[in-house]
Amino acid sequence: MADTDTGLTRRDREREQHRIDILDAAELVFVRDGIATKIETIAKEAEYSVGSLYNFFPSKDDLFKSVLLRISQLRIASVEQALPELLADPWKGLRTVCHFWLDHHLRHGAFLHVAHSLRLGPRGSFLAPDDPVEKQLRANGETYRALLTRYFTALAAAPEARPIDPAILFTAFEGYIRTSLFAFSRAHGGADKGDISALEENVHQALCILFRK
Amino acid sequence: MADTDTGLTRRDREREQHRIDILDAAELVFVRDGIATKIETIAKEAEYSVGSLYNFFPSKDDLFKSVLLRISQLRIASVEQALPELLADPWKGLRTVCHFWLDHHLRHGAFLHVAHSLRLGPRGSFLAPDDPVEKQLRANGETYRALLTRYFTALAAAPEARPIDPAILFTAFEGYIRTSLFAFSRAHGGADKGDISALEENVHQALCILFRK
DNA sequence: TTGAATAGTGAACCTCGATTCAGTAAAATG
DNA sequence: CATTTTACTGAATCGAGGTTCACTATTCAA
Repeated sequence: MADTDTGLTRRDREREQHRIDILDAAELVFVRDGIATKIETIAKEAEYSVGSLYNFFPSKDDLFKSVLLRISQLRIASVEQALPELLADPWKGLRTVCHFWLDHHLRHGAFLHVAHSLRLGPRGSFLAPDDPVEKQLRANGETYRALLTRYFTALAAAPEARPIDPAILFTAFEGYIRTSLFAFSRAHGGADKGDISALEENVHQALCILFRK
Repeated sequence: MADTDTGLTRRDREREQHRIDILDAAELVFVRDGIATKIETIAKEAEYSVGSLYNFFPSKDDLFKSVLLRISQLRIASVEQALPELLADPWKGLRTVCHFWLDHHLRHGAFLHVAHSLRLGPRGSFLAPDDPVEKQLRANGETYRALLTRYFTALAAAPEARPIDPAILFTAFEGYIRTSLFAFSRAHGGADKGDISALEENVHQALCILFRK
């Protein structure tokens, strides 16, 4: 019957795991093959049948949105977890923030890019402003922004840093790192490892130059 | 027969105009409805029949690429034209550069966004690395970068500015303006006019703070 | 003016891929 | 073990939209 710890049966837990497997496979395939990929491809990657996917997600669109939502939640979780350390020594934290950002985008960046343009693109067709998922994404975006604003407020007050409006710091940070990553990923195919840590180093260096007194 | 001035017959010139009309319509519709729009919609917007479009462009993909190419050429042309003035007074030119960038993206931004994700997205399917259009786009990108690098080199040497590596200035500029525009376009629907000039003002202000001694 | 040649038209065709659903297997229940 | 309930499967269905092409209209050359 019911598991007294969680209120979930074994089946429920298995089902939850299946759901996660499918989300993993979907993200991987969406990144690899783009949004136009077939449901069949995702099913194959997840080692399920096409029909099974439809037991978990009512449509391809819905699956896509679920992937998107999960990513935005992961991002918040990782920032939340690191925040105390960042606030303790903001200037030193700049490197950590760079690292987190790049790491997150290494994992999910290509997917976010696809999603990003979809949200702007076809007016109304996908993720209309009143879509619950869109609302949740916005809310998550706000939360993320609020967390990072706390960090950048602390940074602006750090003795090593120029006392610049935190909003400007935030925008400059996000813009710089995004643009660097983009240039990087165009140059290399989808390199990992050392190249990335070199990129991290470069970005950190540049931000130090821009933000230091 | 042949027009002695241009070597083109009247027909040729009409045909060229039709081509432009179609490109205009296509860009408008791609921006409004996204890449997934029907050829029929573009044809209707251009006030041609579907079949006619196929007399000018062999496929929808090709039409899309042609729009992309035209935009990248327009961008280069406008920067080339403004460069002497920018070099004459780099610090003052910062505002001009902001203006040009925002203006260009107001006109073509939504389209570029769609295109952007396509170039990253479906590996190999659309705009493979050896596609001639992709090559041309890269070449244009290089040209654009070279032109702006000349400007930012001059800026770094301006008496008002901090003497920062021009590459960093460039990345910071592009990143900042891009991120601002993105936040802006999410907040407003697709506003024009005064809002944009306020945005321009903000961006210019922020860049002055970051770049000034 | 008349017979090519070229340009324009849009309904019909054809492919592709999301979704469905009838059938099968596995698990829970008694 | 028999029965019911739930999960899984993948071939068949169905709609959407890119592309074609037989036909009409227009322009050109003689």
